[in-house]
Amino acid sequence: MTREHQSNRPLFPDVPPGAPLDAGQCPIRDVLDRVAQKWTLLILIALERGPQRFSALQRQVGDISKRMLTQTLRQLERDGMISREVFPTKPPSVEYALTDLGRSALNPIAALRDWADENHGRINEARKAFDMAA
Amino acid sequence: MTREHQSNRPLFPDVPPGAPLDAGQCPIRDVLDRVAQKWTLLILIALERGPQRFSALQRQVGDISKRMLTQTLRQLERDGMISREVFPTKPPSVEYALTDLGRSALNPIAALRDWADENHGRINEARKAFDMAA
DNA sequence: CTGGATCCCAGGCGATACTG
DNA sequence: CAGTATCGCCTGGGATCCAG
Repeated sequence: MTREHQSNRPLFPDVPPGAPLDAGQCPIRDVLDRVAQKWTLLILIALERGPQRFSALQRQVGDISKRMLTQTLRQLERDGMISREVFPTKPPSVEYALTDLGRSALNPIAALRDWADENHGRINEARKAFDMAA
Repeated sequence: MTREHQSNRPLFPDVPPGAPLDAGQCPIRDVLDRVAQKWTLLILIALERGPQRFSALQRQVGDISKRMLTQTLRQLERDGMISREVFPTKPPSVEYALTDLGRSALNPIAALRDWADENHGRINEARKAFDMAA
C-alpha cells in the first residue's frame, strides 16, 4: 500500500527529508479535495431538507448549470454520499437523497455552514480593514 | 442592502418565481466559496499545530507552489483568519498563526477532517462498487 | 528566506443545442 | 423532465525569474 494515515491528528505527518507528502498519498487529502469543489457542499446542504428532484436542486442552488449539477451528483453518488432513484412516471422523474454516509458527513458540513452564518460579518469587517490599510 | 440571510437553516430560502438566488447575494455562499478552494483547508489545518513559517507550511502541505501558498495566505489574512508577523532577522522570517476567528473556524474544519479520516474507507468501497456496476 | 511579477498552459465550468 | 454532447472561454495554478 501507499503511505497510510493512521492517526487523525496531525493531518500531515512530519515529512522525512526529501519525501514531500503529495496528493493522492493521503486519503484525507482525497476527501478534502472533494469538499474543495465548487458545488459539492451546496448540493449536500440542499439535500439536508430531504429528497430532492433534479430541477428542484437546480432551482435551490440558483446558479448552477445542468452540466455541473449532473456531474456533481454523479460524483457524490459514486462516493456513496447520495442515492439516485428513478421513477418511471409519464415524464420521468429522479429523486436524489442523502445516504447514511451522506447524512453523517452533513454533521461537520452543517457545522461549517452555521459557522459561516455566524461569522461572515466578522469576515467582511476584516476584509474592509485589510483593504483600508492597503 | 442586498438580500440577507437571517436564519441559518435553511441555507437556501425558497426561491420566488423567476428570482434565482445567485452567488454574491448570499453571505454564506461567500464563505463556502472560500472553503471550496484547493488549499484553504489544508493550510488552516496545518496551522492547527501552532504558528508556522512559510517554508514549514510549504513542506507540510508538500505539493503546493510558492505562488499558491502566498496567494492563499494573503486571502486568509485578509479574511482575518490568520495573522502574519515578520521577524527582521538576518535572513528575514515570517510566521503565520491562526487568529481567534481562525481558531473558531477550525472547530468545524477539524470535525470535517476527522470525518474524512474515519470514512475515507467507506468512500473508497463505494467508489469501487460503483465502478464495478458501470 | 520570504515572497512578488510574468508567462503560459490545462481543464473547470458555463452556454447552448439536442435526445429519450 | 432529466439528462448528454459540443464548444469555447476564462482563470486556477505551475514554472521561472527577480527582489528585499
